[in-house]
Amino acid sequence: MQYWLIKSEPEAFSWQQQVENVTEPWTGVRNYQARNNLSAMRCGDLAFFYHSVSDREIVGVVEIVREAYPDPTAAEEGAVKEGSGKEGGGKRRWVCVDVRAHGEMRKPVSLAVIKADPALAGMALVKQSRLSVAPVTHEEWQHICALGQWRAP
DNA sequence: GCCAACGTTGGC
DNA sequence: GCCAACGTTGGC
Repeated sequence: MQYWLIKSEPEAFSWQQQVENVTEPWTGVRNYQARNNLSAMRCGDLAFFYHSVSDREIVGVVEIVREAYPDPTAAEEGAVKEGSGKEGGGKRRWVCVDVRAHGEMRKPVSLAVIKADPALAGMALVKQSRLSVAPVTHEEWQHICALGQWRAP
């Protein structure tokens, strides 16, 4: 059982949409480190849902319900690239997972609070601000759940 | 809107 | 294989 954090710009895909859609394929990750994190996710793992850019806060929790499979939104890009004759055999294998809305923070936990908290200042979210799929330690998870007054559904 | 940090690309 | 140029992300 592992904990994670996934980011989304609310203008592109928000927590509200996640809640309405219930289950959502988490596509569009085009960074190798983030891709590796996606691949390491297992069914039943939990992830914080973070709103980047405009909100900058953790708003909810999702559960991984399907492990890594080829990202359908990457297939087209790959085809175009191969068609152009540049790429040597589909080297770019991007993946996605399916996530299900699990519950909402009663109190969103902001980046400012996270950065100001010595117990959380070492988070990948802080140290690698551009990493869109990041691991979260057990301690960090518990701490943020407390700050967000998280109640398991 | 600006800028720093980071990742990718292409010339050499 | 190095490095400059460029593009993107995301905090402020």
